[in-house]
Amino acid sequence: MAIDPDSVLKAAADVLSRNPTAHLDEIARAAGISRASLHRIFPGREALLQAVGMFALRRYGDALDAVRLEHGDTEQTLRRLVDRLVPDAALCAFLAGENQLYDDPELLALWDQQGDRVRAFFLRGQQEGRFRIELPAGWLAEAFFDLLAGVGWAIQDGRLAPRDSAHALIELFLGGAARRPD
Amino acid sequence: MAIDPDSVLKAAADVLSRNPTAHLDEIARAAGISRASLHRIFPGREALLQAVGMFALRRYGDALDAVRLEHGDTEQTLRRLVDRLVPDAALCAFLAGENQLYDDPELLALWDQQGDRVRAFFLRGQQEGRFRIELPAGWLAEAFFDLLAGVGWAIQDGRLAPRDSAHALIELFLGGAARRPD
Amino acid sequence: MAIDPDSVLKAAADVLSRNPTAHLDEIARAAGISRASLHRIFPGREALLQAVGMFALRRYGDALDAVRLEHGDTEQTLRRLVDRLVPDAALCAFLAGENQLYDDPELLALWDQQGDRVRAFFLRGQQEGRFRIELPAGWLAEAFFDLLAGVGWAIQDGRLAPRDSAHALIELFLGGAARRPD
Amino acid sequence: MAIDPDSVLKAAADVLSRNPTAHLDEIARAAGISRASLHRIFPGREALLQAVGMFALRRYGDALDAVRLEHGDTEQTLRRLVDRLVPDAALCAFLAGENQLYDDPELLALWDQQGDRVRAFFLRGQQEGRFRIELPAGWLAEAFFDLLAGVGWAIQDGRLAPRDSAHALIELFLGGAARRPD
DNA sequence: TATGAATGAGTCTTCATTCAT
DNA sequence: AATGAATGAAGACTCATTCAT
Repeated sequence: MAIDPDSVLKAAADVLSRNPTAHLDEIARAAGISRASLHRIFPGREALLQAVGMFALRRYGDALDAVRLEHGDTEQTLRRLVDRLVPDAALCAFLAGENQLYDDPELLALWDQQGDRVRAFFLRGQQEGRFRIELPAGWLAEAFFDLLAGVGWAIQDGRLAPRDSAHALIELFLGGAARRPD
Repeated sequence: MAIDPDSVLKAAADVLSRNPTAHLDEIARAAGISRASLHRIFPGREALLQAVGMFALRRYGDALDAVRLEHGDTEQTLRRLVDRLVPDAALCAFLAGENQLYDDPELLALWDQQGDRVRAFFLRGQQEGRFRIELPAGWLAEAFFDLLAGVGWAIQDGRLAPRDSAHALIELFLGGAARRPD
Repeated sequence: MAIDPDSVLKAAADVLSRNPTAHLDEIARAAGISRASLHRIFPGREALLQAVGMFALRRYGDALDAVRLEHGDTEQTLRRLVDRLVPDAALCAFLAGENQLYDDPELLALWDQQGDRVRAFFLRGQQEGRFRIELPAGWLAEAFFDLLAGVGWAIQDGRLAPRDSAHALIELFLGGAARRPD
Repeated sequence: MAIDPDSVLKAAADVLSRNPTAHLDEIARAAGISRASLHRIFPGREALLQAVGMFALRRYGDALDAVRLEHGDTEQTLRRLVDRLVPDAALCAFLAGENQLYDDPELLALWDQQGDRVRAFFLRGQQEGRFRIELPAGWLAEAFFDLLAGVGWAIQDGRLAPRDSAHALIELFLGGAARRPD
């Protein structure tokens, strides 16, 4: 029975987001295959990291597509996006933590592309009067991703219940921590 | 001339926050000393990581002390805290990225202690009616730290200007991204 | 369609004489079969090497038989032997290059046996006054084989035309490089 | 005390000429250093092979220089050359056996250069009436080297006494195996 | 029978670490 | 005290080998 590369990537992202220095041994075990097979599918550690990065970015992009980021009410879209992304928060944590991943030009290009989409989204929301214009759209995109990654780590470490995560995230991100004066 | 351990720690934190898997070689070079000297000061990689962690947590704790976290107006305190922490955001990025740092009991204890202080701070703010009570204080503390770490990474990568960071952070964290209906 | 073991052996000898460290992969490809099939025919690398060695030595022995080494005029016999062996020079190159082949007792025995026949041949030639007696017969046999192997390599590398090789070899070996004073 | 790279190269050539598939472990042990040190001096197996090749070719070239190949009586020069080269015959054996060494352009260039010198030498000898003109100078050079390599192997395997080697080689090469009719 | 797919075994390589100066 | 040089230890990698079809 053939090994499913995507399931290997998912396992790898899971392990690596927890511990970026994880041995290939551990990753292979998590994927339920041998180290040798891991090497056959992804020739070398670097290739594996790159593949996991591409996988994560693809999933991220898929989520942006799925919620039709470029259309519709921005706030509702953002809520749907969070619901969709939180289950993959570990992938975002991986993308956030593995900073030197972006030495790879292909990966960097895709990363920038998705980043641009999200920035454009927030910009549109600002123009439509849904998001505060005092905050740069780039920073909104950045912060949104930071919180997503943080949720990913918190879930993995058991500090946050997956169930509550999406709500907590969107509430804080949209409404802020300060209580509004009545 | 004797080597200053703190400058080594700072250099190490800088390198390691960018790349948690950085070799001792690179760290030693960043600190301007030889690998052998690095080894004499911190006997082993683990010891170095632990020392950097302690250093970062101490600085974090110092900031909490300096703004008198346990007293005074919580919102004003939070603003001062951000101003004080943003210059050290790289240290927070290090603390956030080096997840397996907390295998060390001593470090974990200190980490928990500072975390508790911040959670208690948010709880107090909630009780005083300054922070929203719908969001768990633990999540507020978590998210606050996530944003801080994200700012650290963004500054290091040149995606965010150090000058604007503190303002952007506090504005988003307190007020959220959504525009309040007039 | 059944695989012909001898064609595999020939391909293997060809590849291995060029590169004694060639992988089974390369050999299988040269033989036009899969690695797995190669393995079924020859159970293991060592077995393959042994088989190629036996094959080469058998061909060598066949040549000695064919020219009736033990009988007739030694010089004429040697000329016929060279004509007969040069087409198989690659096999000699293999036998010369794969030094550790002779760890196998069976192979070593056959190798010694053929070597003895050639040495005896030169000895006979010396006794009959055809070969110089100042040179040990063992050395003559050795040098003869060295030149044969050298020709094999030179042909494979395109440094020597197969057509001229036999003549050049026998002329040098019998007459030497020095011009005889008239 | 610093490791002498040349002594490592000599040990490596010795081991590798005997067994081209020798492990780095064995080579390091023969050189009296650790595998790690071997890797520090020559970064990787390929680099080591290349270095050994360059070393051997340099020694070969040094011998050509030392006997002033381009000047003086060719036969006497050849005799001196043999005396000089036989102690390094193992290096020649290495150069002859490691055929795929010449994938490296630098090595190939040096190899061709030394080959050209020897070919030119034989050509000169032919023009001066010392070597037979029926045999291509290129073949003389080739055969000369083959015998040298063969001597190297024979000595290593104990089939030939180092003491007698030079004499046997030069006598056969110059005079041939056939007894000259009185 | 023949092979693509998977893996065990063992080498290559690179660290972190130690030694000698 | 500080470092270049050397090495032990352990992970990365690549074979030869086996398995399932």
